[in-house]
Amino acid sequence: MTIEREYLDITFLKENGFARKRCVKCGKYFWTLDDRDVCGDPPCGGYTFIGNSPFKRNFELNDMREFYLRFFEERGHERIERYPVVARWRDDIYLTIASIADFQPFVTSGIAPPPANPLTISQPCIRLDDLDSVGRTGRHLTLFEMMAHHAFNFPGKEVYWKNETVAYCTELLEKLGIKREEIVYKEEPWAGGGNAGPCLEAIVRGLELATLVFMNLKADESGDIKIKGEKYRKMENYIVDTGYGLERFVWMSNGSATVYDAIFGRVLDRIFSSSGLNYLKGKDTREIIAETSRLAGMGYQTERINSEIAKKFGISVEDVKNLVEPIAKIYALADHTRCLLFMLGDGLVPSNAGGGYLARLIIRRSLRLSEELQLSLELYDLVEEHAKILGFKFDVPMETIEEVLRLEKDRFASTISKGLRLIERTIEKKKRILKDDLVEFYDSHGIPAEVVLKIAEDKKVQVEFPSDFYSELAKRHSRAVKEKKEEIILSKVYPKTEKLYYDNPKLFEFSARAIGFENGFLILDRTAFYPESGGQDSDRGFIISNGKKVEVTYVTEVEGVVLHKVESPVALGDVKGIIDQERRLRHMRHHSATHVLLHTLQKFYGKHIWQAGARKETEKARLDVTHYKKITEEEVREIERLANKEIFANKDIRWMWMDRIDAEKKFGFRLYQGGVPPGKEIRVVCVGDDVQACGGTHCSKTGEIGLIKILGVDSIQDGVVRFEFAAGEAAVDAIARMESILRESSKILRVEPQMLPKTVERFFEEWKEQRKQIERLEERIAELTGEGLLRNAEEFNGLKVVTEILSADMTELQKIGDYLARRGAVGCLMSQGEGKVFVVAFASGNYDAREILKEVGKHAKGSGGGKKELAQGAVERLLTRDELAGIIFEYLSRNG
RNA sequence: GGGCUCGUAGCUCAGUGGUAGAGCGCCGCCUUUGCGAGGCGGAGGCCGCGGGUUCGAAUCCCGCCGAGUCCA
Repeated sequence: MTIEREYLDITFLKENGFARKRCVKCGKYFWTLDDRDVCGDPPCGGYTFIGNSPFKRNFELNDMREFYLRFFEERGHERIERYPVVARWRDDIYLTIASIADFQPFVTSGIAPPPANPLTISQPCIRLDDLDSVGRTGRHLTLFEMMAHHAFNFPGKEVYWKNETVAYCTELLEKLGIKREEIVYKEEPWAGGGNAGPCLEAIVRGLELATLVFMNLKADESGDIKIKGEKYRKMENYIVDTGYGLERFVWMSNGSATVYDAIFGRVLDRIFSSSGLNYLKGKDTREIIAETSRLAGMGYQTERINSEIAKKFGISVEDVKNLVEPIAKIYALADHTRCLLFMLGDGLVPSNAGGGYLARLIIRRSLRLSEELQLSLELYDLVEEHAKILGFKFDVPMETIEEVLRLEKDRFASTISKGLRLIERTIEKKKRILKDDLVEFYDSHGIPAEVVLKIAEDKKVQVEFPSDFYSELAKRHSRAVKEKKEEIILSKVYPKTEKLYYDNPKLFEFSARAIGFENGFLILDRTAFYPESGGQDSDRGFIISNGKKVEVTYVTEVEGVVLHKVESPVALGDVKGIIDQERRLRHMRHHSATHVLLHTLQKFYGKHIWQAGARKETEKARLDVTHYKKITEEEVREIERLANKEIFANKDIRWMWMDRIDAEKKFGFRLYQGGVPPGKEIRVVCVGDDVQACGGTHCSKTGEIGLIKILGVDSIQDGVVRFEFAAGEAAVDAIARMESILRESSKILRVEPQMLPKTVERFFEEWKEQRKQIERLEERIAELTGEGLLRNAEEFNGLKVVTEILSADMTELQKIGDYLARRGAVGCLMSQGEGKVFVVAFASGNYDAREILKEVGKHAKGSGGGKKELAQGAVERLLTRDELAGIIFEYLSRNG
């Protein structure tokens, strides 16, 4: 089957006189009312709307968005609030990249119903794929709003499909003033994220304004439809997935030179004036920029654009660059700061790994741009300006955003200054810079190659800049093969296990029927055993079958079926289960305590705090959260106090099953701190004022937690802080353990615990002092011993020769040897050590201590080495003084 | 999540297996009417932690901890 047929049954187009044509340039099909023979989609045509808008009137972002949403509301669509740009509900992407991403995977796959059907939304999306193009092309943005209407169709329950979608689009565009003859619907199959389908792009005056995707395919290796090399097959459900670019609509309505001029007005003004580039706002420059947009729209590369402009305006390519490049930077900065407003506002914390890295990436690019533009404003000033223009509400307060940006600026400054020192040292040492240095500067130290090149140029140092610099980088990032988690595969199909612990977490004994036994795992029809999940360790206990007691050591879950790892086989039939009550209670306290602590942190620090991981064990629990700076001792104490206050308040803990959409509407995405559970219904757990989607077992009152003791706080990566804590009995145990450590230590030092810090410090200082004293004394002993040895030394060719067997350790021997060598003596010292014999040889003049040592080693079985004046080593056999003297004199006379 | 780099004196860093160093800063003395500056001397180190190899490890190997950086 071919996807082309999919376009032929759109009766709306035929009935309204649209003709299907094949573009004479690109060969693709498109629908039009006009007599055109090219699709008009660049490069088959250029922008003709710049300075020539087809719209009835100008729009700004806010009124365009409102116009769109109202249009679809009036046509039976429910308006939905935007989702965050940080895609917390998904584990495959960090950022929301399209409006449909809001509804993946559960709505699109049919597991959960859509929040409304049909619906309309204006979803801010972030895409960093074309980062380098932002500012240069006149149209690329890192953040844009995808206005959309979606209809989710299920077998036998169709809302609407292709015809209505195209009709809506046509009507909307007409209402804005665009004539039907100007609209081109181009056929362009769409694929992404495991789904695909036919798609029409709505193109007006060369600009793609909307994409109408009819998602009805899913990836399948045995599928019969091929799109872009991948195989797909039809899905049962089919989804209208549209995307209308808000910024592009505003741009077209204004007919301005770039999309940036249309949407960033005041922000651009501020950047222009505070970077002293106001002179670039003139009318001539505007025309050049407009031409840049048109040429970039054709898909031309920067160099070609510059040379074409130089030709057209009769100026040099250099002049074009001097005009266009600073303006491109201004545009990019305006774009990036708006992106940052959403990233930080929606709670992304900058980091060196994970999603937070994307925020840092944009922050650093912005800082570099401001520096290049010599901007007198802070990034935050621009972010704030964007916030004023948009009037959006964000979770994270502006003061936090300001602080995050300030901290990131400081951090970047220190990275740069460290980098500069490193480059200077390398130049000093090597007098040139090699390919490997360049790669390492960037990859390991974050210094871009351009920076290195500039410094090298200033210092007139040779640099090896390979053409394959970036592939060299890529080579260093060859990926390690990921270890696959071992999955338990069941041979039979079992019904989902009824989970008794959901309703009653304090059910410790239950009866059930054993319905399967595989690989040492027992399967029951119902169970009160909690399988390892949500960071909570699994239960343990016993199964009693036919009067026989079998231990359960581990419990896990595979697709709704709970598996009990048992020590010996259990016969099918009626069984009784007994749960290790103490263990379960500890897990419950730790689990409820985790919710309390998280809520406390969010209240204390703000909404940028998100759970980044958690684990509840028997002895302790840990909670990882996103946060942008170090947590102080005082803060830890205050947080501990506040968390315990929640416990003392003895608040209710409740759980209920809720419709997913209702829960999201009521509580928002903060529900999904621990990840997104599948299904239409989700279990919502309220611990005091905290609300989360959670499948864990909990206490019934916060008072049952008893006590929270924070055991330690450390950063597991930049932007993520780990709290280790214990609750209830485990907390008492932990405190007792610490106390006994203190008691033991104070017993050893014979002081009261409160005196420990002072005493330990004193001891440490004294220890250091005495060590130095010993060193000085050893020095003195070495001198005295050396003097004595010199007095008794034999003479050989005017040289003092010392050979002696001493009783001393290695350091002492070395010190004596060193003294003797400095006094111009030659010889060797030996001393019996533990299990081996130390030897130190020393020499002066033409003699070599290493050779003396070698001679001794030959006779006494050993080895060693050192410098010409002093060598040391060990041998197996202690020689007598005469033997040693013999060896030395033999050596001296041979080499004298 | 993965790759890479780095942990040595208060700070910035040398030190590729043989007695731990430099510059800046600090302290004292000298020089100077004073300041700036200079001269001489000094204090200051679990060389991140733990194992291993070796006669011998700051140095080589393994693990951990910490900092930084790039990519997804």
